[in-house]
Amino acid sequence: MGVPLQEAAPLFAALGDGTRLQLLARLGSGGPHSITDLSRASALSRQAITKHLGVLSGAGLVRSRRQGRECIWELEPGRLDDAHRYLEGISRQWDEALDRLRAFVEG
Amino acid sequence: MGVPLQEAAPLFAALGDGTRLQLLARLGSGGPHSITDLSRASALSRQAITKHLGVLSGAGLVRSRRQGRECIWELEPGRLDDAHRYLEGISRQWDEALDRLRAFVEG
DNA sequence: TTCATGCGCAACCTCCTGGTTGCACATTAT
DNA sequence: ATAATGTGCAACCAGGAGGTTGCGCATGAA
Repeated sequence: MGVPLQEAAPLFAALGDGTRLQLLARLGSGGPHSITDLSRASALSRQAITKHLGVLSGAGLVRSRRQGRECIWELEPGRLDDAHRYLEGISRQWDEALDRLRAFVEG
Repeated sequence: MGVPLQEAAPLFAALGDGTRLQLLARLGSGGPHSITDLSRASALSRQAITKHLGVLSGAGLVRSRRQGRECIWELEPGRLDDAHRYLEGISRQWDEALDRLRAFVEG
């Protein structure tokens, strides 16, 4: 099946922060950005943004490349599909459980 | 559109814990369970399970009803769809960004 | 060369999270 | 009536998360 628990938990944990979701949304809609660029739009310090990007990177949601003295970050879109699939897994289990219950009740 | 940031962050945060994902999986595949029932399968104390269920409930992922002296918990499946939709939102943004980039590069 | 910019590392602080234990209360079983 | 079971509430604790500041180092601009 799709994504095991040990992998899914830190993935969702990385998604479970407003600042990080904003970063993902920004990288998703606006394309790649440098750290300073991202922090200028965020009221937080550059270091805070760096830490958040580190968390997202650790979860495989984002990737960086060095370009001159800048560090450019962009989405790693495949990981979102993993989270996607995991949710589908639970939803499907739930639907099956409802079906079994219905079958049992209706005899 | 779908799910705003302020709502999605705590939702994913609730999903970002292995114990809670196990609880969801258990409730999804095995149907409703009482707290003691859930904690017997989990090596953690009953109170820990109670707290986790509280977090899941706060995120709208799960619901409880009192039945005699027991407290029965079950999935609230609609919320999973919310998380689902949010991920789709970011993925779609990303795909659109890629399309724009492709269009730009190919002139 | 000299200055400014972008970044990384490390220390530090505060608050929240995950976990425990102990006790009290309601409900069922004997 | 008494005992056992299932919960809830509160206090408490250790560790991690999110944030800041300060400093040093590379890289690009004047």
